[in-house]
Amino acid sequence: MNGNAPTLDDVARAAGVSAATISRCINSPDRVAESTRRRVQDAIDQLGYTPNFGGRALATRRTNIVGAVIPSMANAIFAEGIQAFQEELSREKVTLLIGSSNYDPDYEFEQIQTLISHGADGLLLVGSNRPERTQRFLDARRIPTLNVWCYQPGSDQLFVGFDNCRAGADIARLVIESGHRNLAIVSGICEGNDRAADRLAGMRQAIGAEGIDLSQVTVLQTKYSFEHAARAFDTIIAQSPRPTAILAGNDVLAVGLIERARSLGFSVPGDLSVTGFDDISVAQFVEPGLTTVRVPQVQMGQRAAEELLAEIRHPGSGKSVEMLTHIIRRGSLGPPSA
Amino acid sequence: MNGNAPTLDDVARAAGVSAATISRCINSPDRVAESTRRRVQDAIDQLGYTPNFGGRALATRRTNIVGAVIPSMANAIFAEGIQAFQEELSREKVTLLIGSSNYDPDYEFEQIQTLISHGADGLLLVGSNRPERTQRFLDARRIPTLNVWCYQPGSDQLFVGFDNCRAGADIARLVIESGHRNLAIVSGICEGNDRAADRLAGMRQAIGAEGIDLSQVTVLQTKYSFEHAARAFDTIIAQSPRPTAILAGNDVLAVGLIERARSLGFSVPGDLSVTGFDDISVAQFVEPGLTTVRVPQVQMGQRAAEELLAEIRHPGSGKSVEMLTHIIRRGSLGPPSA
DNA sequence: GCGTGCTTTGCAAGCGCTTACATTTTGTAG
DNA sequence: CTACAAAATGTAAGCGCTTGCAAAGCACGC
Repeated sequence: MNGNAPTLDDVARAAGVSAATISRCINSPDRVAESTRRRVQDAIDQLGYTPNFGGRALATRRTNIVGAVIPSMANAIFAEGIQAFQEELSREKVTLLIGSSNYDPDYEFEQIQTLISHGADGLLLVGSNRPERTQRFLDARRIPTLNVWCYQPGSDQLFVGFDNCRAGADIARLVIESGHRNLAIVSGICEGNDRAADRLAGMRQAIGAEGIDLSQVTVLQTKYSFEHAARAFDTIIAQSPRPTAILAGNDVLAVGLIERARSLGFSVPGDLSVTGFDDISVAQFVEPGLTTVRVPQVQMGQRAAEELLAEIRHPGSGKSVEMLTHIIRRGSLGPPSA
Repeated sequence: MNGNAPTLDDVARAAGVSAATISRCINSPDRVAESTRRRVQDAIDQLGYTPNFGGRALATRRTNIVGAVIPSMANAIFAEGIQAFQEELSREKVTLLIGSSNYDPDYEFEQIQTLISHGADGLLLVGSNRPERTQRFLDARRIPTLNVWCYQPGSDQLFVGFDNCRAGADIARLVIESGHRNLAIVSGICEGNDRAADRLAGMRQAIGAEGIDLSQVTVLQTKYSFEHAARAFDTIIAQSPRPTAILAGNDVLAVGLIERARSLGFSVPGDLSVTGFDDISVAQFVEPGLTTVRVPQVQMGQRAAEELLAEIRHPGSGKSVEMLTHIIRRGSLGPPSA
């Protein structure tokens, strides 16, 4: 804030009217006489006046801010969706405040509090399983909240997302149909991350249903980074029997696996198939292209903005939306090696 | 904002003290007796109280918000730096408001206005050459502003960045020293982007200084995406004589070039060397590893936070800082093919 | 001229918070 | 026990804005 910023009163004095009139000029111009309005506008331009946000927020009890807490900004997974979300909001003159939680529930709670205390009219959150404490806080405040990246039918919360479990099952089934029986899974860390947990659950479910002994399927949980994926690869490749396909819980991991495989001299998919999840942009440019689950990020971001705004303006009017994912087949998945 | 959010007065009533005491508990706990403080804290927890931002902003004439406008959220280039910036800020209880300009100066101006009208105490901007109009607005408002990703000694503005021109020259020189005389450059779009322009200028300068005929060096400007890079590659590879090395203006372009080269059957660096700029995380995981210029993003973000906060709290006390880049040599640069 | 029903404007009371100043409580030395 | 300083707390005046209500201005028809 700025010490010498002109205030409503300054403008009022300059225009020779009362502060109330200025306020009306700005917020409901048609309730002010044409001539006055022009005079006021001149004064505003003259002084370079901009309404003070705090004062306005205090008086109207609305901020036109919505907050979003995403797990991470450091990888590309959420970037596109958030970008779309923001574009949609700014069309409605609503500002987006972004926090990132680093996949830590405590930190998420902190970010939520910050956002709320900054007056966010509504909140976009990723995933849905939060600690009791967080949920209580949200409920108590009755802040319109919308969850993305997952979908729970029949919940009283608002979702714009998809069924991670089903999508996980879909891709696992595809891998098995390609002939693989000897699998490994490299998942994100499931604790506090329902998307990762659901994907994993879906994969295991499908694998079991196809008659493969789940106890023979190595599952590694690791952080979302190329480095961690590379390390996971090293663990898996040392096993015997060596898996013929690795299912990754997301594309960052999958790309990390592929790059590591290739730099160790393995051929993908010749020696080993790899699948991902999310379809981030690098997925189609890595060699070989990554077979993965396409998540309609942009659409999800846009739709989330619409529904969240609806819920803010008319509580109860926001609707949950289930998005559909589909599998993108690229070169990284092939038949198992003999 | 929310109708039923508890206020200071609610807490005061619940704790049986005055509102002023609650305020002190929050803002200067050591001025309140231990026993009272505990009672107050209980009441706060009980009611789930969070200070109202508007009221606080109004009373202190400070928002504890800083704004940042970055060119894009859609690629990883700014993610790490911004993440570090935010972490540093949140340590100081300052909130970050992020806008993205999509590399468009008009849109940048709009975002800046939004940020200011939301009360940002200070601004982080990328690069330094803005339209007259934007600069005038900033000057008039006397908003503390800090520019990152570039460095201009002797300017009266604040910079925490590095010399793109010199870094561009460094990497060009390295490529030439590796034996290449037949070069192409794939740059970002320079208009309105001083970083891209400086990098390009530095490269050209070094190339000229090494006695290579600049008119023989193809320069393509293109958007930052794998797709655009792939298209640029197609153009370049069709030329005769075919360049033995391509200098990319950033890593996204470089990775796009490499992937395209390989998927067309070219060997890197066997047939063709490629260099990047930025050292984003994928640079070390692509095959072959990307020779690139390491930009100390995290450090830059942290330092920017420090200096910007200093400038906000005590105008005039923020200092410009020049960061140093250095070249990371990986496999993508080799000697030219015979 | 005067009442009638408009439209246009001003008045003043907050919105929730901080903080200078006033007041009360507590602690300590004489 | 008193006197006095220091610590803890309360009082109240805004910060810049919106908005319900009241007052003023106006056009009109009688």
